[in-house]
Amino acid sequence: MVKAPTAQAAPAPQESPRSELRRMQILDAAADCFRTHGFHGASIAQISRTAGMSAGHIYHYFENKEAIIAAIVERDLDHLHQLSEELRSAPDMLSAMLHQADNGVSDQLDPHCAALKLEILAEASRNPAVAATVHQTDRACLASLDATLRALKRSLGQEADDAEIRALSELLATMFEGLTVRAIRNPSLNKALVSGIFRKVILELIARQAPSAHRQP
Amino acid sequence: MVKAPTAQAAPAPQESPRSELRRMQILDAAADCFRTHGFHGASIAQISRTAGMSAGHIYHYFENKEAIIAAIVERDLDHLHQLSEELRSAPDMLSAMLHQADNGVSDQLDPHCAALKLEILAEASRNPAVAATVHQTDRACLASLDATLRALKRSLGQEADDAEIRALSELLATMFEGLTVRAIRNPSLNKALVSGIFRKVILELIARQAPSAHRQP
DNA sequence: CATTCTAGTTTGAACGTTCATTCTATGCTA
DNA sequence: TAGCATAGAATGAACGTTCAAACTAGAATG
Repeated sequence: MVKAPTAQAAPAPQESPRSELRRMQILDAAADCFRTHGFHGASIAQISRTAGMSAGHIYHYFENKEAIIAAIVERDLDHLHQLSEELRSAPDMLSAMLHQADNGVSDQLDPHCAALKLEILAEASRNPAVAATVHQTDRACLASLDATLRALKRSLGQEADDAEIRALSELLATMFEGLTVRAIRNPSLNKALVSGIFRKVILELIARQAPSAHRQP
Repeated sequence: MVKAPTAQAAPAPQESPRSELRRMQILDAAADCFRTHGFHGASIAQISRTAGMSAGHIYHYFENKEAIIAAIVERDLDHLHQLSEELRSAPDMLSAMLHQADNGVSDQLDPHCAALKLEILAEASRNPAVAATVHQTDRACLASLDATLRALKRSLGQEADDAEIRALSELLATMFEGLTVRAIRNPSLNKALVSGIFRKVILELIARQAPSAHRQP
C-alpha cells in the first residue's frame, strides 16, 4: 500500500489481525452508508447497523466520525495512486496506457464509484484535512503521469519540454475526472462510445510531436 | 429564465415583489451556507442567520429544507442551460464557442462555483428529485450543443452523422466538467495553461473532417 | 481437568446537543 | 382594524459520543 503521512491515532494502537479485520468491516460499512447518504447524512447508528455491531463499539477503532471519513478518503485515493504507479512501471507503456484507459473509463463511469468520489471532492472543498490528502495525492499522480508520458514520448523519438508534458497530463486528468461527473449527469451514457473516443484522443495526443505547433486564429 | 417543469409548491403562492425578494435573499444565503457546509451540514438556523431573518420565517417561503435544495439546484443548472442556448444562437459560432470556452474554463475552475456544483452532483447521486433535474438539464444542454456543432460543421463544409456529433458533444462536456474536479484537486492549476489547451483541442476537433478517420495501431 | 483470573471485546443505555419544523404571539402597513 | 410579515420560543426526534457493565476466550492456578 502507498503510505500517507497522516497519523491514524486509533485508540487501540496494537495491530492484531482481529482488530484490523474489524476496522475493515467498519470501513466497508461506512463506504456503503456514505455512498447512499453522504458523509454528513450517514449516521454512526446506520454504519454500526450495516457493520453488524453496536454504535459504541465503533469508537474502539476510530476516534470519531471524522477519522472514519479520513480513512475512507485515504483508501479511495490510495487506489488511484496505485494505478498511476502501475502505469509508470509497465513494460510496454503505450499498450498499458490504452488498457488502463479502458479500465479507467469503466471505473469512472461506474455510478457506485462516482458517487463516493464526488462525495470526497465535495468534502475536500470545505474540510481542510480532506483537502490536504486530496491535493497530495493529485500531485503524486500527476508527477507519476508526467514521468510516464515523458518516457513514452522519448521512446517514440520525440522530445518534449516539461510544460508540454504537464499540459498533457492535466488534459488527461481532466478528461478522466470529467467522466466521474458524466456518470452522474448522464447515467445512460454508452461506455463503449466513450472508450472509443478516449483511445483516439490519447493516441492523437501521444503520437503528435508537440501540442503547441498547430493552427490558431 | 429557462423554465423547468418542477412544481415549486411554496406555501405563499402569490407573487408579490416583496416575497420574491425574500425568496432570493434566502436562496443567496442558502447557497453560501451550502457551499461552506454542504447540503446536510448547513442548518436552517445558519441559513436564517445569514439571510438576516428568523428560522421560522423561512418556512413562509419554502415548504422545507428539501425545497430550498431543489431551488438552489434548479438555479445553478438553469445558468448552464442558458449558456448553451446563447452559444447556439450566436451569429459567429466558432468565435462564440472559443470565447465561451474561455469563460467556461474560468467559471469551472473557480473553486467557489466548483464547490456548489460538486455538492449538487453528490446530492444527485442519492436524491432522485435532484437527479431528475440534473438529467433533464444535461439532456437539454447536450442537445443544444449537438445542434451548435452540427451547424458549425456544416458551415465549414463538413458532413457529420449524429453519432459523430454526439461523441464530440460528450467529449466536450467531459472536458469542461472535468475542470470542476480539477478546481478542487489542483487549486494551484494555471488557468491560462488550461485555456490554451482547451482552445487547441476544440479547434482540432472542429476543424477535423471526422473523428474516426485517423491513425490507429 | 476444573477453576479462577485477566485483559480485551462488545453492548446498550444515557447524555447533552443540535436539528428541522411548528406554533403562538407580536409588529407593521394599508 | 384586517391581514400579512416576522420573531422566537417550544417540540420531539436524531445525532455523535461516553461509559459502566457484561461477555468472551485463553492463560494461570489448583
